[in-house]
Formats: sequence, C-alpha cells, structure tokens
Amino acid sequence: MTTTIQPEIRMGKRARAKEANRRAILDAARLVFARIGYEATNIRDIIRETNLASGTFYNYFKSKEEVFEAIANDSVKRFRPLLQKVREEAKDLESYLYAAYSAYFTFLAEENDEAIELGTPHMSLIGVRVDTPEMQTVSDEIAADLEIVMDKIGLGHLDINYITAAAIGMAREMGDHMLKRRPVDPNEATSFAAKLMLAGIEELAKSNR
Amino acid sequence: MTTTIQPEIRMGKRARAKEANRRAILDAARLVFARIGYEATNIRDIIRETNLASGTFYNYFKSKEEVFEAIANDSVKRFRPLLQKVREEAKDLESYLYAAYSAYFTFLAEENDEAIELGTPHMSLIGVRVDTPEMQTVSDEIAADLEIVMDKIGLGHLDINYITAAAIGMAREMGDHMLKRRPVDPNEATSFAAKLMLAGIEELAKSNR
Amino acid sequence: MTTTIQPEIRMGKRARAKEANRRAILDAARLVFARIGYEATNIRDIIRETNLASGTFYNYFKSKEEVFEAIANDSVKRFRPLLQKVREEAKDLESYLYAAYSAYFTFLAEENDEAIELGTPHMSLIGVRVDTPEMQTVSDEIAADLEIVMDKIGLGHLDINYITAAAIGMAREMGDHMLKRRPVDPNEATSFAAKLMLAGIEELAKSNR
Amino acid sequence: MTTTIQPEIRMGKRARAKEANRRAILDAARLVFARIGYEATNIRDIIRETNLASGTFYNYFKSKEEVFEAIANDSVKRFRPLLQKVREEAKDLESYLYAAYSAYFTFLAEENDEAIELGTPHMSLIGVRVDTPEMQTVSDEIAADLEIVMDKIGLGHLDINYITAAAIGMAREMGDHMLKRRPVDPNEATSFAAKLMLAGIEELAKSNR
DNA sequence: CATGAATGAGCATTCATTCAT
DNA sequence: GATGAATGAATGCTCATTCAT
Repeated sequence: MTTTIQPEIRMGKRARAKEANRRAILDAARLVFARIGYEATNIRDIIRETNLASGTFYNYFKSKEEVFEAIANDSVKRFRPLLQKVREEAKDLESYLYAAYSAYFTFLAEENDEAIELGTPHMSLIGVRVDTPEMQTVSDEIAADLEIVMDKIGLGHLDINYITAAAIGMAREMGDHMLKRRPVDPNEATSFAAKLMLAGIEELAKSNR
Repeated sequence: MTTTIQPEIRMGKRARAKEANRRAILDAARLVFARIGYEATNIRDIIRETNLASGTFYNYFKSKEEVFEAIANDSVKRFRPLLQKVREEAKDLESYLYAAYSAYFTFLAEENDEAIELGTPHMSLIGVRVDTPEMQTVSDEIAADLEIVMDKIGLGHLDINYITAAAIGMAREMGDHMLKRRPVDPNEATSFAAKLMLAGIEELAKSNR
Repeated sequence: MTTTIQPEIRMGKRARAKEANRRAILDAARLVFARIGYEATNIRDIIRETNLASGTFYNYFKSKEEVFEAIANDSVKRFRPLLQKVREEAKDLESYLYAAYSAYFTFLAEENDEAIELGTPHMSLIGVRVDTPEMQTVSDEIAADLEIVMDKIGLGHLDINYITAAAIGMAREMGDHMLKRRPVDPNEATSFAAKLMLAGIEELAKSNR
Repeated sequence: MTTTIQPEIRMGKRARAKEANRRAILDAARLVFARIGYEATNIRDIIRETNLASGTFYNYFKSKEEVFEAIANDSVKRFRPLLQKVREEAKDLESYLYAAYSAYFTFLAEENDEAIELGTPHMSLIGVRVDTPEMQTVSDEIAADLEIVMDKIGLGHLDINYITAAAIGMAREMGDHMLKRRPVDPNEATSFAAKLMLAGIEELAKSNR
C-alpha cells in the first residue's frame, strides 16, 4: 500500500520534514504489524524500519497503541467516504450488500498490495489471529452501517447484531482467504459473499415474519 | 469450564499431585489467555494463578507455546468426537449445518462457562483479536469436515474454500457475540447461523448450476 | 581411570550399596570435571551421569566443593605413597627429579586413561584453565616434597619457592601437552623435564654460591 | 593497572562518554575476573563495579565471553609490540630468554599493579585456577615466538613443544608467586627463570646432539 | 527537533536444595 | 536411604522510555 503524501496546505521545510517522519513511522508500523502481528511488534522493530532514531518515535507517538490508532484512523478516514457512498447509493438490500462487500474487499486488497507483492503473510501467526488496524476499524464501520441499512429497509426486527456479526465474520475470514489467492480477486469474493448473505437474510426474514 | 479429573488407573499420591499440577497450569493458562489474550500473557501471569512456584512451570512445559498447544490438543481431543458424530449422522446439508453449529456453539459456551460466570471478557483486547486455542483448532476441524460433507452431497463444484471461510467466519464472530449475551443461548445462535448458511449455499448452488 | 573398589572390611548389603553410590558419584564427578571443567559443572550434570536421583547426591556430599575435595583426597591418598617412596629412595637431586617427574607423569597418564580413550579433552576450556583435582593436590604435595629434598641436599639457600614454582609449572604445562600426544609417553616427558630442571638448578646453585 | 585513555582524535562529549563507559566495563571486568575468577563472575558483578545500569552492559558487549575477549585483545595489543621488539633484538638464546621473561614478568606486574595495591588475590579460587586473559593470550604469543627463535638458532631439532610448554609453565607458575611477594620484583623472577631455562636448554641440546 | 546511549523494571529460565512419599 | 518434583533465589537479557547533546 502506498500512501500518497498530500500536504493539504503549503508547508515550510520543517513542517514537511515533520510530516514525512510521521508518515515514515506510520508506514513502518503498518508493515511490521502486517509482518509479525501487533502484539509481537515492539517499538524498536518499527523504528528499525525507518531511518529515524528511537527517541524520535516519542516526538510523534506516546506508545504502540497510539500508532495503532493513528493507522486505524488513517484507514477509516479513507474508507469512510467509500462506505458512505455505498450507503447513500444503495437502493435495496441487494445493492447495498454488493456495494459494501465490493468496497471492503477492494479496499482490503489495495491496502495490502505491497504486502502481497512482498509475499508478506497478511496476518495470522501461529494460532494467533492479529487484526490489522484496517480490518478492525472497518469492521466497526460496517457494523454501524449495516445496522442503519437494515433498519432503513424494514428488517430492523431481525437480530441485527447477529446479522452484523455474520456479515463481518464472513468478510473477515473470506478476506483472509482472498489475500492468499493469486490473483487476488475482490470481485469474486464480493459476488460470493453478497449472494450468500442476501439469500440468508431473506430466508431469515421469511421465517421470522 | 470444569475439567473432571478422572484418574484412569490407581495412582500414588505423587502421581496424582503431578497430574493435578499439570491440570492447574493448564487451567490457569486457559483462564489468563481468555482474560488478557495469548500474546499479552506471560508465564508469571500463569503461575501466579496457581499455587505453584515459578520454576515448577518448567517441569511441565518448555514455553508458553507449549501450554498453548497442550490446551489446544486438549480441546480438540474433546471436540473431535462431537464433530465426528455430527458428520456421521448428518443426512443432508441442513442436518449437518444445524448439528455442526449446535455442536460448536454449545461447546464454546461450555468451554467458557467459568469465564462467563466470572465476567471475564472472552477475548479481543484493544483492537486485537486473540483466538482461544479452542477456536483456532476447532476452526481447522470444521474446515476439513465441511469440505468432506459438501463433496458428499454433490456440491463439491462450489467454492468450498470460500464456503468454509464464510461458515467459520460466521461461527467465530457470532460466537463472540453469543458469549457476551445473557443468557448465553447456543440454540438461538445455532438456528440463526444454520438458517442463514443453508439458504446462502442453496442460492449459490442454484446460480452456479 | 578405573577406580578399584576395595571394601576394606566385610560389609552388609546396605553398606555395600552405599559405598557403590558414593563411588558412582565420585566417578561421575571426575568424568564431568574432566569433560567440561570444575566451574562449568553443576550437580545435575554429575547426577545425570549416574543412575541416581538428584536428592541422593545430598546423602553423600553437601556441595560440589565437597565432591571435589573427596576426589582430591582420593587422588592424594593414592599418590602420596608413590611420592613418599620417591622421597625416601632419592639419593641425590638427579634421582629425585627423575623419580618425581616419573611418578607424576605416570600417575597423570593413568588417572586420565579413560578420558584419553574417549578423546575427552583433558582440560582448558575457552581461555580458562581448570585444574582437575588430581593436579591441584598433587601440585601441593610436590611443592612440599621438593622443599624437603632441596633442604636435604644442601641447596636450601636457593630460592626454593621459585624452584618449586618452576618445577611445578613445567610439570603442569608439560603434563597438558603429554596428554594430547599419541601415544601418551610419560617416560619421554620425565626425561625431558628432569634433564632440564636438573641442569637449571645446578646452574642456579653455581651462580648463587 | 592504569590504562591511559588517549583519544586519538577530537571527540564530542558523547563519544568520549561512550569510550569511558566501555573502558569502565572493561576495567571492572578485569578487576572482578581477577578477584573471583572468570567462571564465578556474572554480569551483574561487573556492572556493580561501575556506575552504569545493567542494560548498559549490553550496549557494549553481548556476553561475558565477549568482554573477556576484548580484554584479551587489549592485552595482546599492548604486549605484542614488546614481544616483537624482544624477538627482533635478540642476538642469541640467552638474550632472548632474558628479554622475553623480563617483558613478561614486567608486563604482568604492571597489569596487576592496581590489584596488587588493593590486595586482591590474583587468582586461584578453591582448587581452581583461573587464567587472567593476559596470561592466556600472552602464553599463546610466547609459544609462537619461542618456536621461531629456537628454529633460528638451530635448535629446531629439540622438542620445541615441550620446551615451549616448560618455558610457559615456569613463567605462569612463577608469575603467580611473584605477584604474591612484596615487593613484586620482576627482575628477580626474570634472572631466575632465564638462568634456569638457558642451562636446561643447553643441557638438552648437548644430550640430543 | 533529531539523536542514540543510558536506564532499570520486568520477564524467561536455570539450578542448588528441600522434603513428602 | 532413594526418589524426583517443588521451590524460589539468582541470573541473563530485553525493551520502553528518558534526556543530555
């Protein structure tokens, strides 16, 4: 994943350097988290992946948690508009599911393109499943959105929390698999997941009426 | 989860004490893993939860990994027969899905009854999802079984890996939610998941024919 | 080195077993000391080399030091008579030096014959020189004896301590070398050392008169 | 032993502090090794002797072995030129032996002047002889040099290895004694050792002709 | 503000020693 | 008296964090 540095406004040399350092730490953290997992990562691992000195880390972040949240926010900042568009344009449950899964799987693929090229295992160390920041926060976003959409289409009486859990669980687990296939094909995953989920929800709605 | 200690054969006091200590460490590890997650757990945390001295840990296990595997093996040893029975008795896809989800959610609830009573959060620290040993290995079991069943009922041409991923993802995420609800209700979860999955697979089969 | 077990007096079964255990520990200790050096040896290493349990060690010895001393005493007990004979039979300096070096190098070779066969490095780990008990105590014996002999032959005015140090240093260092040669040849070493030392002392006596 | 810190080039405060810390650890290690022996020494003992924190040790050395080697290299670096000069200027065996023993005993005395003043026992714990780094590496140097010299003066047909062992053994053992005497007198030791060795070698050469 | 060495609390692991069986 | 598991003090080592330069 290559993050474009887009200085919002004119900056002095100093400010630009600062921005670049922050960026460097974030990118390094993302890389290392993906490589060895959040818990296994220590700050030295992150710093070693940059050209900075260890002390510099603390000029930007207080802890590993804070970098993690910054990455998450960063992802959310980029994913939220996509999801918002999905929500706004969705006419019915079907179009929502397709659009949402498409957005998620595509986003996931793009976020990990670098790791994919490097052959870096996306996640899942020995018996331990580590979410990348993207997945975690995106999950939360989807959960919230799905609730809204279900309400909108009059299926609010279904067990929204379980539907959300089911939808997210599918997305997560299938997302892992998708990233291991070559070529990585978000469309295939989207079609599969949306179709399954749609039929499932309709069936639940029928038996719950 | 209360493990019954069932000495297979007559044991001396010494042998019984050894068995009890091993059990104590395993139970403590399970508890702490559930409480703060695998990675965050250190060996001191585990032995602190027992009446044993730190050195004693090493009389039984070489490392945290080894306890983890022992727990996993323990769980698998108990879950495998259930799953086997499910597989053998399943007449069709529907009965398989109901039986399998039932087995899983019930097992999960029982495994965690102690933690549930204590109010221990099942898993998921800040942004990090940690699989309990049960979930990890049981996932593998389900994956393998599901593949066999699908083959048997002539749906082998579907994308088994994605179906497996979807089914497992649903189970995992819904399982987490289930454990947070009071009362914990495996039947509810089972019915929900099986219905959703069944309709979904049938739809996929239809559109893929 | 095979130590002959020579029960001094008639013993009961129990007493014989005790003697055998003590012997087993001593032999194991000797072996391990030779193999990895005194400091590097721990009690588990010694016990592992026997068929006994760790606790049993403490029925016979309080510590590693005590085993060491027991071994040393054992060696001394066997070497002292030889040295005594040398001292008694020595007519002059020459005969004393030959006999003493011969006794030492022969004893050293015999003490280490087992280790030599096994190819066990006699001593000297990385940069650290470890005396076997034999060498240490035998050194002391030689020191004392040499002093007596020198006095007897009227060279007491020479710097006995330095002569002793020189003689012992030669014996030690040459002993190490001797044990590394194949075949191990005590006679060769004896002749060499005695000749060198004799000429040296005579020269010192001359220039010090 | 007082090591002069001679910053080759202008250094910043930081660089000087680093150098000083490294020096402090080396000096502390040397001291503790001399006091209680290499094997008995642990890293905490070393840093306790400095004003540094435990972690700092690992900024400079990976292990006890590494400090040991650094000390040894340090000694060698300072002793080698002396020995080289001895070798180059030696006209005959006699001058070589005097110069070499003088260099060694003088060096040994200077290396240990601090320990001597403090009354630190030079070495030798209970039955265990621990070489200081100096002695070990210097021994190797002498061995090599002696071989060259003997060859040069046409005594290569003698058993060089045994002569070397004898010369070194004498130096080592006499060195120990010398350090225990007050005042420490390298000249006395030199004269004694060289005279003894010279006569001895000449005698061997005669009887081996 | 960057640097990177110093810090020291904290964890894994070993091992001499004890003691119930 | 033999056994071997339990003990816990002691040690090696890591790493987040601070701070003088």
